[in-house]
Amino acid sequence: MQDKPWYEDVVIPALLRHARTTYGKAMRSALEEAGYDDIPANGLYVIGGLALSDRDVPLRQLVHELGITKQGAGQLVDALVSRGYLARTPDKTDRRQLIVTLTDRGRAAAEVQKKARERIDRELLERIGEDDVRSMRRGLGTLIDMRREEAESRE
Amino acid sequence: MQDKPWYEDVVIPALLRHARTTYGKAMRSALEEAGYDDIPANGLYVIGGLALSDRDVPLRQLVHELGITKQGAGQLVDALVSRGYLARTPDKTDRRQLIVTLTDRGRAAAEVQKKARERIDRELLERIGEDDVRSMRRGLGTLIDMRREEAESRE
DNA sequence: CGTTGATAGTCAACTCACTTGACTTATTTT
DNA sequence: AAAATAAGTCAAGTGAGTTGACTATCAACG
Repeated sequence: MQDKPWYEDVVIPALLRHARTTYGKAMRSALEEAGYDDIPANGLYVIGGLALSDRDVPLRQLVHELGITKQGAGQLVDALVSRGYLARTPDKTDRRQLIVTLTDRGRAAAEVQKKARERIDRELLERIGEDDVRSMRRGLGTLIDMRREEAESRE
Repeated sequence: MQDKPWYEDVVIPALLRHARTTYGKAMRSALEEAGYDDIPANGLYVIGGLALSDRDVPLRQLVHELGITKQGAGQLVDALVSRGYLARTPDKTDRRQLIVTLTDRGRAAAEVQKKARERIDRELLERIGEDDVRSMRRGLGTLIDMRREEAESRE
């Protein structure tokens, strides 16, 4: 009677928490080794997201994506600007908006971060295979959809 | 040509982050409705974990599970004790240790939290089916295993 | 046994990352 | 043109962790 894997008995939110930490730790230590050791926690999402989307975004979008207040997002951007990862440039067409852009340093850091992330992705793929990765994505995506719907139904 | 689901293009750590928020929001709002509105963030893990394991644990174990310092864990327990969710009792056999126990209030809150969690689990199961849930667990468990191994190899 | 070292936890001060509240400037609506 | 809305800032406060220094208890070994 083979015993079932340990994670069958662990509650899903705890699994999510610790799984995320695997990525976090890997990205952070890769960045530190490359000399980018002053990126605040959510900065990873800002830099990574900016590099990925390849378009420069206004602050309000970060607010939405991170689920924090605009003041919080502003301070986060402040920190990343003063450390040389981001730049702010005013939007021509709507002068209220400030567009957030990656600097060269920001792009370099994003690249290091991306490599680290992809290394984890690759190892996961090797271990559990394409189908299970797809299933995992599906599960996670579904959970996220559920919250969107709950939020809508509460309006 | 059917378009692929949105989450195929989203980076896994971001999926993990937002998926966890679904559970977090659901548990927190259920607890608030039931009058337990003063539980600090990580308190959910302490109370839930304590209720689940059904054994009373020393502080050092919380330290390990939460991945925080013992001082941090101490403060968290302080907060939960002063709000009536936990009690500390000295261990007879090792008088250095303080055992952390759920109070009645703590157990009641854990029950509410558990119901909320299981509601999400159930809806997820309905939507994606047993196999995909299993695959998701496997993926998450594997990610967590990977970090354990990396940590060991760095010693 | 008694000293030496490790383990469990505490106290105090600090930091970081956010929050709330009040405001300014620009844009849209009527 | 006035009112309402939206993007962002400034300032002060808070929550949740950190580091550093300490006490109390236990284990191990000559």
